Amino acid sequence: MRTDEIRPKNNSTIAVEKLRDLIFSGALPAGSNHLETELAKRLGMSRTPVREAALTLEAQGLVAVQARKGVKILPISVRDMEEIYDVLTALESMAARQAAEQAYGYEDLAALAQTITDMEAALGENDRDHWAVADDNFHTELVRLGGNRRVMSTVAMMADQVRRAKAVTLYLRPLPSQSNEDHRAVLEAIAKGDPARAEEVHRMHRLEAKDTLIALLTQSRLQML
Amino acid sequence: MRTDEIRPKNNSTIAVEKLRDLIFSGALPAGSNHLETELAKRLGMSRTPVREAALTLEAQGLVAVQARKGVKILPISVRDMEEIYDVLTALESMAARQAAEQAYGYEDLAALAQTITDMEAALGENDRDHWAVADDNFHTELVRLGGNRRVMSTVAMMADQVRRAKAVTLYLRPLPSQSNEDHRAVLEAIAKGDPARAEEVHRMHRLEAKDTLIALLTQSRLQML
DNA sequence: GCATACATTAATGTATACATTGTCAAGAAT
DNA sequence: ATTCTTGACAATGTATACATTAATGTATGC
Repeated sequence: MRTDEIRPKNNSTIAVEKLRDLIFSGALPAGSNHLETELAKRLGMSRTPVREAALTLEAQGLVAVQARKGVKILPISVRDMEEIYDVLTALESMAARQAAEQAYGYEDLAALAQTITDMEAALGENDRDHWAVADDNFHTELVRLGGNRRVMSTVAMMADQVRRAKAVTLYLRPLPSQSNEDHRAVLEAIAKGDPARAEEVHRMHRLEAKDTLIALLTQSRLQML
Repeated sequence: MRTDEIRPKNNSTIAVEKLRDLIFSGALPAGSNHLETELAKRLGMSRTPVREAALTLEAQGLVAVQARKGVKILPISVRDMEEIYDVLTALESMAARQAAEQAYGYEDLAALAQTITDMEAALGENDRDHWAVADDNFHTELVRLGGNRRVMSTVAMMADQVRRAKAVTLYLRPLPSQSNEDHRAVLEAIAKGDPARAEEVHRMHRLEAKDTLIALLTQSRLQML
């Protein structure tokens, strides 16, 4: 759960951010263990805020803290990926439906439209990294339009958990050119106020994405570390 | 996220349990603030494990920790209830579908059937408390049969958040006699391996439950503290 | 009399010392 | 040689002392 509210910048929250960066950058590889003392030295603070940050990240499903074994960066298995994609499918589809129910105007949908434009631009330049960022923004903005804060935080948590895996697979698969038609279709359904279509199109989009990714992972026998 | 794994019984986890009990029993009323020092004295331990427990509970959406204002027991608004019920509807319906896809035998479904029997028994004796427990067990067992651990933990979190509100409304509404037919229908659909029907019946069941509860809350103008 | 500035205080945030406990290794006995 | 036991060590878990900071109250000046 994202606790990105008006929390002050104490060392504990700074530790959360820094540890997240270290995890996503691969500096702390999945499956590895790290003692609290080491992490504290690395972050330039005492054990207390580091320990608190570790507990927060544990609640978010990114690490596990084990006595005398340190903080373990949780690996992600294919089974985990399936679980996460199923949750994302269910929640995002509902968000798409509820977004379409709210009679948003073009003003409100500008941000969502922008992410699609960004994806198309990135596709044109064969820029996978920017495409991934824009795709992430699309999903984030979609659930924001859905208006359910708990869906937002849950989706954000799950997206975090697969972020590292996506970085690995991003360059394995063909460029997702089909994807953009789906995105536009979802946007249009929301703009036209067609909840059933918005939900269904997005659900299909998600199911395809899941199948593609799972197939890729199973074929390449990647141990998602 | 339920961290009910093999975690050792350290004071930190004990503090989580005790604080949860205090919250659910109403000893710590919703909306109230409590200083870390007071809570520590109350639980018979130092501030450190109490503070860690507060952070865990914050990640679970039960409290908010604010500098110099202590640990705030989060109140639940009608809007919150709607959000939570929508998430539960989406995730539990998917769980019902996936449970039906797994060709469970009668052995596997015995626990689920038992919760329905319990609910019927409680209804017969007009025992709302036992009915509520059995109903809780039904939903827990359903998502367990779905097989997605992330759905399990997310549903458990959301169920926790509405637990206090349910205690309030339990004696306001009429006895849910209709409910049991729905439960049996879901069980049968899973036993027969009919995913579409399992999902749809449960979704309808959830939507009705939501409408009933929201209507009740709005009418009685309950400030869900 | 009101406003502003400063001081006091009380609570969180942090560091560190200490207690507890599991792990690992070394040695002895079978 | 292998296994069991024992002990030292090292890392977490906990308590507490200390630093920081925001809020409140008081005093002073305008």
